[in-house]
Amino acid sequence: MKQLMQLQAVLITDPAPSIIIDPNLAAVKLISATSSRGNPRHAALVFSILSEPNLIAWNSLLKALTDNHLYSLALARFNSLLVRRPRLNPDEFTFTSIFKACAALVACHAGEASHAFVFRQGLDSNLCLANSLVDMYFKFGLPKNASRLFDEMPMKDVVSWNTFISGCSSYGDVLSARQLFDRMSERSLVTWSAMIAAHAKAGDTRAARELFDQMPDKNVVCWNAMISGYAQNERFSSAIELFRTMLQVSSMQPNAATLVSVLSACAHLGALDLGRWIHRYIKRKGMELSLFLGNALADMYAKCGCIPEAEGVFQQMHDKDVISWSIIISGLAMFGHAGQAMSAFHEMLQRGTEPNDITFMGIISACTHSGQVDTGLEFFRMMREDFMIPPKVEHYGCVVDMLSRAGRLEEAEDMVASMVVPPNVIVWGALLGGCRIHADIERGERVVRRILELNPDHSGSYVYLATLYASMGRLEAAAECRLRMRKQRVAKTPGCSWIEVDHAVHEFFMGDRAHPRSDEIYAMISKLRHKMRLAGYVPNTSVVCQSIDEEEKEDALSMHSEKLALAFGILATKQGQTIRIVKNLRVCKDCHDAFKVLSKIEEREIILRYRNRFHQFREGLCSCKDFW
DNA sequence: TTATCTTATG
Repeated sequence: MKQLMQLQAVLITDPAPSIIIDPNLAAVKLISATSSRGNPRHAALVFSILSEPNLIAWNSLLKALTDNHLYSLALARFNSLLVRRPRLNPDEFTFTSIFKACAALVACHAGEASHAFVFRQGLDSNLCLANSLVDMYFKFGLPKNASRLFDEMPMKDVVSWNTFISGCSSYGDVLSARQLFDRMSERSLVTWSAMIAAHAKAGDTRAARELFDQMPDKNVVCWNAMISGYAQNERFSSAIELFRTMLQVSSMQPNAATLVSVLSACAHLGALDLGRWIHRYIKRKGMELSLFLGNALADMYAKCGCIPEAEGVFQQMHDKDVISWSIIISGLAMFGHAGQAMSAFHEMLQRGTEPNDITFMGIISACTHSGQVDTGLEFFRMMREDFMIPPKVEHYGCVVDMLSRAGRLEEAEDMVASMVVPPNVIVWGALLGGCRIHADIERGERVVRRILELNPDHSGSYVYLATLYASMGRLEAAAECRLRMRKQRVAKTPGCSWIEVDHAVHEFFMGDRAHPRSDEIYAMISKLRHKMRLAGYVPNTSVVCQSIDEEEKEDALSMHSEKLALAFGILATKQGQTIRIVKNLRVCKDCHDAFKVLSKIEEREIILRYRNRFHQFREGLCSCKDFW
């Protein structure tokens, strides 16, 4: 009775209900209408009311389920069609949905069985079905089978070419994709987008951009392919720049996929102003906070150090997955809010979301950043034994880092020795970092040898070792280490900082004079240094490794990229405004101390992020409580 | 009917 009433309710919204007499026909119309409104459960309900569904009704049900990503349900229903209605012979429409579902689930057995069925019935001459089959075999990870089917097709259309291009690209074979692309006489927008994405996926943004600029027409997907191509290849400023062109020059409307890529670029660069602008745009356009968009927005806020805003977005999302929770947990972890990260973790478990390896990465790093070593070890045990998640080398890196910082170097070294996966440079580096903090030179040298065995070009370990020697006052050893580094032409990753002012991202390298306001910036640095000295601050010069006199050391320190960014921030923003800086490398002790003092002298809140760690400086103190 | 673009850790 209830079901009939619901059916009736939907019937009333139909524009011409009186014409429909055949229940199957009525059901088909209803199923496709409810499905396109994103309500597949309702479509299934309508179907269940039919006493004798015909093949068309079955097909529209299967299509409704696959269009709404309910692939396993679709396959289950298909099975019941075969078992319960042997007289209804599935046709090309049925298999279009089934191949799509099999491709999405990588259900190889079901896919191959269906392929055999289609072959016996002679349905494989149907162009659409053949195209779907090629796509399915690519998604199964069987490019040879896909290529063979493709070659054997008697007829091909532009969709066949497009399928082949994107299939090759997903398999990393750009060459074959490009050869086909160059031979094609007729190209659709999809062809161009697929080829741009193929180049971008292979890391060749230049080739991708060349095609993008050559295109006769562009739709939103082409723009997305190019913008996400930049974002995925860490060309974040280029992604943002192209997004601006999209809005201002071409007046193309971005969609959710565009905004997800741009938000990811904002998150990496700490471009909070643009991120906030996108949030307002989403609200103004009344866009739904889907999983993708909500996650990207929450992540942007978390990575820009705005935890309350990230949590606000998280609360508004009606669908939350393990990624959403992981974003919040690692966001809290980056600020060292271990207690809150743990309550979020427990709430996640209570709501029935299963944590994955990345979630555990977040919760363990929360323990690392707050120095809760034993709790961290307990989470590490829980991950392996209670959730059966095999630890990755990253987890070991995190745990070894935690033990080493706390001075439990013996345990840390034992942990490295007991690893099931071979330790990498990051794991050894974590141990080395601990040796430096706790001045364990003997162990440090042993670790450095292991690192250089593993990777003789590893610049980081030379830098670490040099710093280790320097902090012990062994300046000759440090200098020798530097020399060896130079001899072997080991390039040190240049320190780089970003700051966003008035919607533009400014980039600074160590000792950089490229910025148009460079003179003012250096003048500001001397002014700040003077003020700091008046406040009784003594620079910490032990971190500078070269054997140079104290005055020069002080100059080298004052030119660290984060100090340049800070000086520019003080120059270019209003008094009292929060300054946000993102850095690619770890901050040195001197910059950390200087930022504390400057937050008090200049009465500014300063938020500094490097990699996955935040420092919030306020009134002479840092949120990390000097534990880092 | 089929094909192109999107998020989280190190």
